[in-house]
Amino acid sequence: MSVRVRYAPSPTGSPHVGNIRTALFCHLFARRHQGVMMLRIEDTDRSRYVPGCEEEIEESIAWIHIDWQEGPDKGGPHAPYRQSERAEKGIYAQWADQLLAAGHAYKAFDTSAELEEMREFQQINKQPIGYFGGKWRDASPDEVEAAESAGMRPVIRLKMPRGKMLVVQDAIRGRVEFRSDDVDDPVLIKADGMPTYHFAAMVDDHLMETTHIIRGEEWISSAPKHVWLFEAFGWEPPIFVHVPVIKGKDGSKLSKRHGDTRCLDFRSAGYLPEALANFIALIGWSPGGDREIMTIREMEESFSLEGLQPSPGVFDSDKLKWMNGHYVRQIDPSKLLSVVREFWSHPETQSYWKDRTPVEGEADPTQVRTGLDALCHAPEEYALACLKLEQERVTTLADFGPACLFFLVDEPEMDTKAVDKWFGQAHVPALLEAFIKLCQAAGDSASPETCEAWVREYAASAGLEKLGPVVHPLRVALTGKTAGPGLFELMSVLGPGRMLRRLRRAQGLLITA
RNA sequence: GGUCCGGUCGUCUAGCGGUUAGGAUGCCGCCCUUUCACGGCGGAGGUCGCGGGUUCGAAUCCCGUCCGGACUACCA
Repeated sequence: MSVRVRYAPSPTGSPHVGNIRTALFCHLFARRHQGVMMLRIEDTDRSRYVPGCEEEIEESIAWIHIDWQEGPDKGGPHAPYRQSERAEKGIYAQWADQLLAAGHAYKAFDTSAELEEMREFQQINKQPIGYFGGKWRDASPDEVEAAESAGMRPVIRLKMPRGKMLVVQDAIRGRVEFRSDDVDDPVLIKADGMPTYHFAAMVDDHLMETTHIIRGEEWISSAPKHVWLFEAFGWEPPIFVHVPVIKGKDGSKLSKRHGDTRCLDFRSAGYLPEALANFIALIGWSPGGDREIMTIREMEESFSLEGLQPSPGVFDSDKLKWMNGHYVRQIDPSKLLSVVREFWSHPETQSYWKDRTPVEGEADPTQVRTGLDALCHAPEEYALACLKLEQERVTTLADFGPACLFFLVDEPEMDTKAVDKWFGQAHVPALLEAFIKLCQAAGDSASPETCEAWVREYAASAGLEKLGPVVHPLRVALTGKTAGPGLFELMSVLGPGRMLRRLRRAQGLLITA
């Protein structure tokens, strides 16, 4: 039997990296076994529906190169793939009726106040909390009829068996057992006629011939309800794969408090989908051995359920940064400009960096904006030259802004410490003067080799043994900073004209004793 | 309170009865070098949560214990 898996998110908010990782695992598993991945929208809760969310889900998973063969946007043999539409077709009601007829489900007319009271009582008396033996479980047909004719809207609950062992076959943890007496009767159909997750997901998984339910670990405790549903229907249950949760640095479940968690925010922040996918897959999964850097194709080839970890993992953003830097360096230099332009021209990227408050140790939003704006408006050749020189020095696409900024503004911000260190030294005025002359004498351009020759010859003529006393002040004069690309390359990219203006400006900053 | 899951360097992990417990990241140092970064090399960092067993031998198997987490809605 060929593998069929589904990614079944509910459109109640932006998908975060945890959700996306589950989708990734589905994708990898499906691909590994030449199976099918379905996208199913679990929109049975009307009150929590967030418009636009479904599109964001699709955009998010498509962004990291996950594809699916069946879904609301693609159709498929089991359409529709939106549960609200399936509910309209009466799919769930039909199966609920069957359960009702078979005595596996019953109508319950409790009011929410009554249920609340019940839980309160259980809480106080330290009893297990849940709907275990509510009065409707074994109500007589007469009682039900009376309630119905009184106009009360019932829910349909699943009648869990008593005195039975319910076993969940989990691909990661093996056999997980639950005593059925510990499991309460879940609502299958709500009073508004919509199915709950418990019911809709399982009915659909059967109807859609799902072979493996890959979902978050938080579902493991309701798995016995799902298993029983299959048994009550007489259906063959799929294999469950409960993937561990992702935690933040403090050990609690990953949330906004830990910084960006929304999938598409990583795109806006300048992360590459290849890096995010690679990184995220490694939380909770390993191909075995020492392999870490893998393309999505390579992961597809080596993915297996056995490599899945049962324990939760912490989202280490430092390691993500390292990995992203690796993938940035991997970009074919000829494509660098188009990658950066596509990144920066995205409306979401723009709004992400707009009015963003600076964070210590991270790229300064103002510099990101001005740098990237300038980069995208600069002549292509010049912009590309700047990017190439910074490629191995950045960790995110956004970093190109601050990194390239000095190339693009007429008067780069000067590092005062660097100015203090170098511009008071006795040999510097003559040095600046000499390079001004060289630039004046040069034509429109100067190759890195030419620039190197200038520097070496000047050092020699000034009787300097090392290049440092020439290189460092020049770098500060030209870039305002002490760190950056190789001086000769950077000089060449700036060109004689720009160098000339900067050297003259530097003359005005000389510290005269 | 109940049920279930989990526990190897700070972090992600390899490991499946015999290893000096390996790799990666982060940190430190050295090399490269005109700076930073990249890259290369090296170092610190783990009594494999703890306690008992089983075994000639346990991170690996069993039991207990502690700690952490998830669930406990007419939400998913």
